[in-house]
Amino acid sequence: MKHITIKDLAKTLNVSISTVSRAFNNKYDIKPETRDLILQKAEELGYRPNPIARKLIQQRSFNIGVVVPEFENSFFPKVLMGAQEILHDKGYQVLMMQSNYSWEIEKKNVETLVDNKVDGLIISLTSENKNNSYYKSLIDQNIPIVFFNRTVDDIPASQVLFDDFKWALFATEHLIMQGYQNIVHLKGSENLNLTQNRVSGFQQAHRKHRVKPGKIIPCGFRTKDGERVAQQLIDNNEVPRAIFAANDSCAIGAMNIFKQSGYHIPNDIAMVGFTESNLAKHIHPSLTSVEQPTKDIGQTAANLLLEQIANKGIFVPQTIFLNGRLNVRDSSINHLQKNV
Amino acid sequence: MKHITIKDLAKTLNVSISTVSRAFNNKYDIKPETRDLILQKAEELGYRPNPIARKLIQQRSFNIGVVVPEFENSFFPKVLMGAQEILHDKGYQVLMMQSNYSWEIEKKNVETLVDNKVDGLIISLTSENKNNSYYKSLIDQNIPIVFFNRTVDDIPASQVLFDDFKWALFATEHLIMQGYQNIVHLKGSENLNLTQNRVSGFQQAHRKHRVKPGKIIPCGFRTKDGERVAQQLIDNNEVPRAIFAANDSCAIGAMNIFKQSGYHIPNDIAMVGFTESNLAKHIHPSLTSVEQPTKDIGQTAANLLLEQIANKGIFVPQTIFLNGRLNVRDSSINHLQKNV
DNA sequence: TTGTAAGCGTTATCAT
DNA sequence: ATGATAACGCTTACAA
Repeated sequence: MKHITIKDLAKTLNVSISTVSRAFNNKYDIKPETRDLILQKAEELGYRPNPIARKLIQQRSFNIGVVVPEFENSFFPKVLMGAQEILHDKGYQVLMMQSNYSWEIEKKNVETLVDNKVDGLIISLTSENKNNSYYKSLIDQNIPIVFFNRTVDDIPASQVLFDDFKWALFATEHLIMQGYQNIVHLKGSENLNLTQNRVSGFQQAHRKHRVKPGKIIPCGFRTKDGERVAQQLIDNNEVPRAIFAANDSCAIGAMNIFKQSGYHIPNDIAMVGFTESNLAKHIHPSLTSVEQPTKDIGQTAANLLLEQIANKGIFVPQTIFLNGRLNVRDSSINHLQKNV
Repeated sequence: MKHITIKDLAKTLNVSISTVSRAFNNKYDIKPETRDLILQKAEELGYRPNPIARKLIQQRSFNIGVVVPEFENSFFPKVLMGAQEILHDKGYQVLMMQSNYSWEIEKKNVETLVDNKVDGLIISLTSENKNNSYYKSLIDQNIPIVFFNRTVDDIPASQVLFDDFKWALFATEHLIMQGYQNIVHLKGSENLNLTQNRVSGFQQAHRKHRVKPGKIIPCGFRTKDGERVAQQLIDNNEVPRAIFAANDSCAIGAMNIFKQSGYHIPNDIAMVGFTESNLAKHIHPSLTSVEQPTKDIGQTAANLLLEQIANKGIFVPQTIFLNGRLNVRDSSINHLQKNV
């Protein structure tokens, strides 16, 4: 006998399959003794209810699907740890997929998860704007979804966000207060709200302190993007005295090139990153960066999702902003103590 | 109508459900025109075959399950990228779960995946030895499994391995050749083959070169493990001239403490890590480390698994060892050029 | 408290 | 080339 089913177990015990079913779903009336007997025998024979059959009839799975762009930077893994903690507690399993920054893969992943009848989805998009309608249709189908960090506009879904505008403003302000002027911003990937928000924060900081900002240079989120742009700046003889980068990877890439070319950080160029990477505190010089509450993001998203699952049908989309922290380190300290 | 099914589609088109089914599984006889008609109407109505029902009857899913201890260090994510690349190519979706270094969670994860009828599993264990019998039973049930890096002994499963013994030997040898003696080894987590293999490589290097090894100190794989042990060494006044650590995190933790306490790396203490982390080349001083062929590991595991799935039944377990590289960096260069 | 039987959405066997 | 129909393993009215 390859796989023992509810029928086999029922036959062995001379009870009906409904009785066995009841034993495994203790919400129904069943005599405690028979239930214990059944569960015991089940254990003995190694019977486990087939969740596929269960899903087919119940249309739910106690699985939660998570889709993120990648796992390589520690940001997403840390968020997932937070989410998993909450979800495991409530008896959910977490199925994770990475979209590898491809919208096509992202869509396939989500479809797989939906087809598998996950009870809900936690998603951080690869890019925004072009996929609104797809996610809207999912929401119309009443599939609980929570987005975090990289989200879609104009969509009635719960979101866990980080105030990129505010923290970009703080980060930039920090440089301004150190006496830097003509600060250059290395801008993140296009089509992401968070990119625009960080740019806006950068600009607002300058308006607030009435200083003139330096260039805003399209860069990207990867180390090699930072390297490329730094090399450009050197080649064009436009090396600034201070840089606010869209994220740590990009900042570190730029730092590497500058250091190789004989520039001293922070004395020649001050640097500030974003989204506190593992490297920030270990690199030399250590990198000032904005730290996001990764674990909290995951936990909040999970709780929002659970709430939504519980209130199936009636549900008010919430947007929650979480707080961060600016970790000031060596890379942005103006030792000269004067305006530069 | 909430969900459109094969029945609805059949009714709309005035054909039988078997015909519709055939249209979606083109291995059966069906007139091309009717198939096109059906597929077109399906597209129009947004019909997609329910994979749950499909799984229930076919007992397969075109999903592959992957279980790893964590995603926080870049090692596992990189392996997964390799695996995913191959599997996507062949039309498989990849469901990933992290066991968080807990054997209980690992088991739950694997059960979830198996219950969901994944066609195969790729696994890196949290710890070994105590779970052989569980995995043996899975293999007895003819579920294709490939283990990588962290595996079980005495089990008829395919494995993709890294020769920890050999590379630990090379790494240690490198220190010995630099003139270091009394090299201390910070040992990884207990119960893992790879921990013992790295220890053995460390010892063999010393035997080979007829030098006396220093202490082998139980440490662990996390940064804080390295910090703790380094502090101990300082407190006990036992700071060695060279350290070979079980992995980079541990090495970096130790380095941090040593640096804080005024020791210079490598002049006072030379350090070598293992499993090339993202930080290795960026930290100061840059850390000598053994690099594993992460992507290749993932690809090889995926291919092994696909082969196994194809040859359902007849299957010879293979163990494949992949090659690595020693990245020599500043942390292990003996600038003094004499024995120490 | 327990049993009977319909049904979840497919595939696959057997007719036609 | 197509249609009927019995599975797949379970849950859940409804009946007993």
